[in-house]
This record gives sequence, structure tokens and C-alpha cells, in this order.
Amino acid sequence: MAASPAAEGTVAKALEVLDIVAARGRPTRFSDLLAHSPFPKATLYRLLQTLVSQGMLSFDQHTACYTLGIRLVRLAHVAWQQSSLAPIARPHLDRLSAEVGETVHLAQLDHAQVIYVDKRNARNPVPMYSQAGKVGPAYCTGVGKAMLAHLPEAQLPAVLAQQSWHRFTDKTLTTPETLMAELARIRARGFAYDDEEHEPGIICVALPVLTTRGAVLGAVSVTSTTARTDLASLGALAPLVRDIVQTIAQETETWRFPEESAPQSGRGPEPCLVSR
Amino acid sequence: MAASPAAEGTVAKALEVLDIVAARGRPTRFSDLLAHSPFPKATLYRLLQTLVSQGMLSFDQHTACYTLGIRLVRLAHVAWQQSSLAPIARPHLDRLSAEVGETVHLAQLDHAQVIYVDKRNARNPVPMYSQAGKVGPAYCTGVGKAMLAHLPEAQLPAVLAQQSWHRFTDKTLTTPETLMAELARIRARGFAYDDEEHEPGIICVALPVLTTRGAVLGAVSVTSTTARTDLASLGALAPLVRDIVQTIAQETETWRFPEESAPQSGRGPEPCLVSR
DNA sequence: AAATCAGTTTCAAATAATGGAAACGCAAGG
DNA sequence: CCTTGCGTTTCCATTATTTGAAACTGATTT
Repeated sequence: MAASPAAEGTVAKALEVLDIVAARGRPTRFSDLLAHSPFPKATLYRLLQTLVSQGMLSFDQHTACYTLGIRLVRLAHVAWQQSSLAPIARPHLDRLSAEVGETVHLAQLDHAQVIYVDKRNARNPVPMYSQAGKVGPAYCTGVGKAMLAHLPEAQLPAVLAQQSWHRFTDKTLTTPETLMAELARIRARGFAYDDEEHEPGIICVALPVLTTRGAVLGAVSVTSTTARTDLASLGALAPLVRDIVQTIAQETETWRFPEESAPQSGRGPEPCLVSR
Repeated sequence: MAASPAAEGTVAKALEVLDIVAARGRPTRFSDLLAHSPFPKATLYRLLQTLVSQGMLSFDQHTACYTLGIRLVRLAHVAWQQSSLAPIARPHLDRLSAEVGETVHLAQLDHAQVIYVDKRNARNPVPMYSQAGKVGPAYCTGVGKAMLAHLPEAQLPAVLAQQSWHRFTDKTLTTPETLMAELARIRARGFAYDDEEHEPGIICVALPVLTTRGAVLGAVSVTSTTARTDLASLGALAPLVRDIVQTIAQETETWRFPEESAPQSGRGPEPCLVSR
């Protein structure tokens, strides 16, 4: 189960249950969840009931299985829109994608992992691991290393300590020391490569999206395969990607303004009605 | 804000806070949230702290603003995959989209609203979060009416009572009575039209995805414009869409009940979603 | 019929949440 | 320099919820 953040409140436990359901990855029965949770039967049972009644889980009468609920999807859509990064980056990813014709990723750091927040497929799509919403390792992906390289020094040790250091390929860096050296190279160079460190044959260039203060917001990468290109050619795209990430960063900061709470008319189906 | 589900547990309150943040739609300050929540200052503060520490919200030190957190996006991705409908329907939507070349939607019912779960544009296969989770009215969209028409009679009044009945166009049905009549026509005809009831110039055909027991799982629609086609031509696509929804329904049941038989006795059709 | 299993409910004790009030920090104004 | 006001955070006695062992239900198996 990896990161169990030592439940302290009821809410934390409820969320942990959500994670457990999510981790099963399929409709799951009570006993299965019980076996994979640290909670006693009655506690788990009540948590599940609460979550179901709240719409965060749904429960199928026939199969007696729990799945994640639709309320999550609704919340997540807003989350995606509300995150300052993703919606702002969108048109720029489109532009980048059109220009280079390769797979393009936008990622953010979540705890010590990379989460792919948006993605454009290559004109000739290549099967690969990443997918919007999916999480991946930070220490052996282009976007991950680009972000780690610009993390405040104080945070780095904690984050490195949470990496799995699994050797995906024989080029994977599997120790904090070698990674630290790589991060220094990345800072010097201004961008990161992924040289088949996560999947064989998959390479990429990645640049971080940084605020003017230097805080890491996310990272953008262009990914391809060794069959189609090589690191040097990908590196040649770095200036283009730099333009993109700088534009994104700039627009993000412009957007930041919080907003006074104008007396909005409470109800009303008015505003954001779906395009269809 | 209409649906405030009268929090009874702590978890419910925490989730209500999430909804409030989501409803603001932008990074929001404490005082703003306080003004829009039913909780006392200290309570709200602690709920926010919990949610932030759990990653469901994120808090920006500089602007002192709360936004929905990245953990939500991660969960929602799994939710989408795990929902029996969306991943199963995906290839069939692709097929339908390729065949008709028009906008295709997959929707489900969430409370009394329609939630768009997947979508195909004529051209590019848009990344998921750009549209998943968008909600729309049920009483004046093709997918919405198709699903309402097949809801258990006992639930219909409650759902209709939650509609806004806003007159989007002069063809919008704005009373329960006229809608009930329309739903009867839809049941008789076997599929629903949207005749510019939500947006002028936008028309569609929609069919519900039903289990063998008749429970509503979702709906699929093909949408176009009056400039390009008319209702009659869209209606001609109904048999094709019927094939699609039936295949989806069938695969859903196969997937969920690998070797279950004896499908009788229980009470009436048990809809999988919908109001508490 | 008895045993087993999966899921549900009970209840007194333990624990966590509550919220009024007050303190804190900070910027603008006297 | 000392107010004043606003937004944020902490305190703590009170209150209500959560807890979990164990008992119960009702299927299915032996």
C-alpha cells in the first residue's frame, strides 16, 4: 500500500479507504477491501457506508462490489480546470504537439511521484506507459528529473527517500547519489533528458515550469523512441520547449489574482453550461 | 445552493468543503470560503487543514488561496477507468464516431443532472479531463431525456423536482408535464431527440444504455447542427446507435457477472446512480 | 443438522470534533 | 508610536461521533 499517511482523523481514514478502492483498480467486494485495509470490520463497514451515501463510492447491489463514485469525476474535472497549470497549458501543448508531432506530456509533482496531467499523442502514436491522470516515478522520467532538479534543496532528501529506486532498465539511475549528480547536470544544461531510464526505447527532453521565484509548478516533455530519433535531436527541441514553459509560467502568474467575492446570485443553471 | 446534504458526519462535512471549493471555481481565500460555508470559523479552518494535509486541497502560501488538490485528479482517473461503463464504451464510441463523423457523447446520470463521461469530436480525440465531468441539465438534452425516460417511475418525481426548468431556447420544455409527455413519446419511439432544446442550432439523437433488467446505466448521443443536417436524418442513425448501446450494455454485464445466472426475484430495476 | 462464511448491527468506552472567545500578525490610518 | 480593522490561527471545556469486540443474520457448504 506504500504511503499510508498514518491516519489521524476520520477524514483521513475515509480518504484512505478511497485510495484502497482505487488501488484495487476494479469493482471490489467488502471482504477484499477488509483484507487490504488496516481497519477493523465494523469501522471499514461504516466508512464504506458513509462514502457510498456521499457519492464518493458507488455500490452495486448485484455484485456487492464497491467502485469509485461519480462525484469524484465531477470534483476532478473542476480540479483540473482550477489548477492554474493544466488549463493554461492546454493551448500551448496543442501548439507544441502540432509543431513537433511527437508525444507531449504535462506533469506535476504529487508527493514524491510524477502525475501526468495532460498529454498529446504523437502523430504516429507509440504505446507507452503514461496516460493523463496516471502516476509514475520521479527519479527515472524526464519530467520527474526536471522537477526534482529545481526543488528547494531542503525538500530534496525527503523526496528522494520516497523513491522506489527500481531498476526499470539498465540505464535507470538507482541511487540518490547518481541521481543528485544527474540533477546537477540538468540544472547546468537547463533541461533534462530521459535516456531510456524508464522504458527501453523511450527517450525524451523535459523542462520544468518555474515561477519567477523559482518554484516548481510542473514540467513539459517531448517524448519519442530510439527507433525514430536520438537524444541529440530531441535536445535540439529544448529551446522550443523552453519558450513554451516560459509562456505557461508567465500566464500562470498573471492569472493568480484571487478575487473578491462579488455578491453572486446563489443558484441558477446559468453559467457554465456544457458545450455539447 | 440547493443540494446541501445536511452533513451528519465529519466526512460529509469535509466533502462539503471540497464541493464549496469546487463551486467557487477558482483559487479561494479562507474568508471567502467561510462566507459560503455553514461552518464556524474554527471548524472550517480545521477541515481545510485536514484536507490540505491529505492532498485533497492545495494551499498556495503566496496568495493564501485554496484549490482542489492533485490527489483528486489521481483518484478520478482511476474512477474513470474503474467505472464499468466508460472504458467498455470507449472502443464503441470510436467506432460510432468514425462511422458518423459527428460529435458523440457518453453520459451518465448524477443526481438529477447529466454528466458527460466521454466524448468524441469529429477530429481529434481530446484528452479525457477536458470534458469528462462536465455536467449539464437532464430535462433538455438528448442524453438526459433518454435516461429519464427509463428511470423507475418511483424516482422520476424526485428527479424532476430537481431540474431548473430554465428556458434555454424557445423549444425548451419547461414544465414537468410537458416533459412527462415527451418521455412517453421517447419510450414509444425507442430513442430521444434533442430538437434545439438546449442550444439553438444544436440537435441530437440519443439512446439509453440499459441493463437486461432495464436499469439505466448511461446514454449515448450523436450531435450535429441544423446547418448540417436535420432531425429526420439524425433519426436514421438511431438503429446504428441502438446497436452500439446494446453492445455496450451486453459487454458491461458480461464483464461484471462473469458466470451469474438466475436473474429474477429482486425488486424492480435498480439504477446504479442517482439521488440519495 | 451443524459448520462455515460474508456481511451487518449493537453498545459502552474512548476519542475526536466542536465552536465561542480570545490571541495573533499585519497593514493602513490617526 | 499608538490605534483600528481585517484576516487568520489557537485554546479548551463541552459535546457528539467514532470505535471495535462481539453478537447476529442469512446464505452456502460439509
